[in-house]
Amino acid sequence: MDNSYCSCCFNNNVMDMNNNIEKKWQTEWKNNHVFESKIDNNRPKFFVTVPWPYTNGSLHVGHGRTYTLGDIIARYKRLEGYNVLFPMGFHESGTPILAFSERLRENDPDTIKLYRSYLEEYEEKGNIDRLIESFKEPENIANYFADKIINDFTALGYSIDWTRRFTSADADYQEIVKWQFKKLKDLNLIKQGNYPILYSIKDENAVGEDDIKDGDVDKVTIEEYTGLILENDDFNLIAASVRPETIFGITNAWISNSLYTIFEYNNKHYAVSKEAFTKLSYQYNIKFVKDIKPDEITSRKFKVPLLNEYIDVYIADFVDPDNATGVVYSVPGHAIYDYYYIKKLGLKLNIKKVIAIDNISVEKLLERYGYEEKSLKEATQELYKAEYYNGILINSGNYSGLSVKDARDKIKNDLISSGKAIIVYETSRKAVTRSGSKVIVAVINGQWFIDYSQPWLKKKTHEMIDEMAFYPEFYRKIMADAIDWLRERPCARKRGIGTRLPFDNEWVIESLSDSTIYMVGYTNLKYLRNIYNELGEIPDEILNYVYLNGDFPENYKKFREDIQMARNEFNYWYGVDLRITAPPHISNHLSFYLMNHAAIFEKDKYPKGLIISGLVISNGAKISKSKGNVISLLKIKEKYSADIYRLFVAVGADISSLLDWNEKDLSAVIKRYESFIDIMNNFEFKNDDGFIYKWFASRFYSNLNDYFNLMASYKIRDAYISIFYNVLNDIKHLELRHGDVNAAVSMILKDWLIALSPVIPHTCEEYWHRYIENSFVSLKTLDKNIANRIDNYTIESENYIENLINDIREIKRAAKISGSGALITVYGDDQEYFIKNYNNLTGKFKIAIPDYMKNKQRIMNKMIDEYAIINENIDYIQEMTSLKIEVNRSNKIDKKNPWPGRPLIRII
RNA sequence: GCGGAGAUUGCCGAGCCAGGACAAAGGCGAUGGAUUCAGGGUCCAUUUCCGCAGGGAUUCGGGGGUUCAAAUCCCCCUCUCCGCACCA
Repeated sequence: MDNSYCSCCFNNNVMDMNNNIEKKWQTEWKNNHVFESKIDNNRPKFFVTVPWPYTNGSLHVGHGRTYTLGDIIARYKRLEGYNVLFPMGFHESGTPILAFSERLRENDPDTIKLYRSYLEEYEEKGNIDRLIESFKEPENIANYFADKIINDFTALGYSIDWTRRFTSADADYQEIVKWQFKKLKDLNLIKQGNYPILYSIKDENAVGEDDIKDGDVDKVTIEEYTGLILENDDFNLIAASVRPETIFGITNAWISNSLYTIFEYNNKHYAVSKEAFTKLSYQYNIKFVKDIKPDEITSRKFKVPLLNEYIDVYIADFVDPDNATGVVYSVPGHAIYDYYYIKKLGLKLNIKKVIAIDNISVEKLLERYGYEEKSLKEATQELYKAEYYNGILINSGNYSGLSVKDARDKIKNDLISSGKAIIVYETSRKAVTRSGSKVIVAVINGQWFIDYSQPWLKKKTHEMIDEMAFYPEFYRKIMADAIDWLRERPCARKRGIGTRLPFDNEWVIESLSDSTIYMVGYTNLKYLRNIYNELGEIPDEILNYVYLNGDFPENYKKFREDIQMARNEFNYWYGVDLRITAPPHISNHLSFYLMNHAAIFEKDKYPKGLIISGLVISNGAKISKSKGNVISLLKIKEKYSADIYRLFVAVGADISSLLDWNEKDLSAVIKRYESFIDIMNNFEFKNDDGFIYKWFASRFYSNLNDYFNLMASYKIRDAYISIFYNVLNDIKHLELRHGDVNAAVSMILKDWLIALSPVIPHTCEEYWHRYIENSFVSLKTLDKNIANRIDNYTIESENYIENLINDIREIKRAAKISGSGALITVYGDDQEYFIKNYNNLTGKFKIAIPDYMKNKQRIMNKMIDEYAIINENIDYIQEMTSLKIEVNRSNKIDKKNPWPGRPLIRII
């Protein structure tokens, strides 16, 4: 708590300076068009994308991580000499913006509060009401926040080429989406069918997880029941079950003591509970006939299909009329409830066994759990599970001998195809929307799907995945599994912002499906736009030519220049070399992204790499409004500056792991950054040489080498620990050695600023201009050929000195003595001879073998001139140990010897 | 249930894929010291235990195995986290 004090001090000084500096360079970059990418055939290209943000509100720390990683990588790739394209656009498709706008129109207090909180960060108090009023028009929300996000991204120093910006609501972009869907249809990947969804009768709308009360903590899913038709000449009864394989064990049926409804379906009459009728009317085209009392059912007998026997119906209070059809059939041989109630009601029924399984049965379970109502549920679960995994059907006609698993699907399908059963959908639990209206399952007729189940498409996508790069690697398998798991996916809905299906105007393409290949637009939409503006469409012939190397569209040759540019830009930049996203996208966006590319494009346009970064939490908790730990990007850059945020994102956690945004870790990063600023502000060019400068330069290039190697696999954190933290530590060490910091930094400043610039670009740009030259460090490249600048002999020598000092200290501590001096004996000719001729030693040398073996682990294999090195650094050793140091060379081999890297030390 | 990730020394968190110099990086915290210093700054040292000579003992969720050698490889167990669809 108290150290908030110190970050305040920091805020006042460095922070203000930083904000000015940052704005200055952002303006310079923009005015000089530094990050606007152009085709350059002399350089390899690198196309990096992050998902376009959804514009229904402002972004927070969590969102910022992915974008910041994208920018760091874009900048690093420039530094490596690539021609980089790092674009951005905005997502406006789908229902949320529409829904928020609607709620504002209804003056919903929560929504008003939410938007007020967004706006308070950006606007003067006086403007807020006016803006909220304007948000009643959905596009005003989208436009407002798109602008704010551009500002935020600019303020964080992102090197985005904004000239290529577009949104998913732009009419010209939507021409590409339409073209894409026509392609998918040509490939037979578009289908139509019935589809169950969660639905609110009162709202007359589909409901998502977010709309359901406690939907995030207790998920609601759609359950599929088999509605078995029990026949009677007056009317049929529909009994719902999740275990159709037990049909041969039916002895009776149960209903509740409540109202039932008779309806007409395909000219026949059926009865279900009154509640069930309402729900079924959203699943089937049925007509109300009349309500009846339960005794109209219990007074009749009904015939069970397949079994071909007539059964009685009884009233039981465990039957819930508001679950499925409100009618259940009874299999006392294999259902705990049924058995219990038959005994309880004293019914004389012939209990049949139709599943063979060892060591478990209804009777045994009831004995174990006790004949009590409260334990029935638990016993049921145990029984169902055991029978499902281990049961074999018996006494079940043609189905005898099948496993329960197999029989379930087979009997269900046979019943449905012969008209003896229908599918009945029900929610997995009773659920209501946030506004309190009941959630049921409705079946949408004529729903459009993309069929991702096609084997040829899965195969192609798997081949793509095999070729791609994944960071971290383990996501390759997760991605492949997600592809296998994908089936038909609804791709359109009746409302929301987006593109209309080109072959069915009633439907709007669903928001994730319209954004699977949108990155193509970054390469060339600005040229296609010219065509759209004139024609009001972008004809397929043009897009086929541009994206699929089709024939030149002679009909449109007056647009030859734009068409040619669009095609060149696409062929030069596409495919996406690296896409950076987060884990929640794997089973949806990323799967569609890969599969749509596999379906439509040639291999050389496939995605080439994927980074999946970890989540961001804030102060140890998931970021959410309710926890009050949402920190907007705007606030971050105001409070900490862009470079500090970027540095924290880079070094705060490994790319794949959880990043916790918290004051403590942050202040550690700030401390290091401040010491860098300190060095830089006090810098002036100086010349000096000597051992420690040689060491420092070697260490720097060794760190730089590590940086290159680590960045090659996007280990950004480790790379910056090398080039930032390690170098700062070396500078501290150099000070301890009484080296001149400025002289040392003079040797490496240019390369250091370039290497740091991807993470702290503003800071680097500032010092680059101040000390180096008037050009943009953001566009400089670094030479990787630095092996000759690393002098390992010097590095090892310094290590040797440090080890020596540590040994002397340890001896002093362990021996609890404090002499005034130390005599150091380093290895001599005899020891050197010993090591070189270890395999055929003779005479006097044999005496040293035990000593050599004992110390072997710490003997350096490379020999350095220890005598000279100690003498060269003797002042430092004396200072660090507070001992007067004397050195000599060993002149004989003995029982106890100094060895390379392991001198003898005697405190005197 | 299915699939995935993980459990490391006070805390956070590297290392594990390619076994050996690992008592195990780094940060935070703690302790001692330095700094013409009055204790929120900076620097140095220590931070599993034992040790009057640079050493030894015991550790990396639990158990077993492979190996000259295991935090690292194999098997079993326990526990934690994440995803499972129409929602951007």
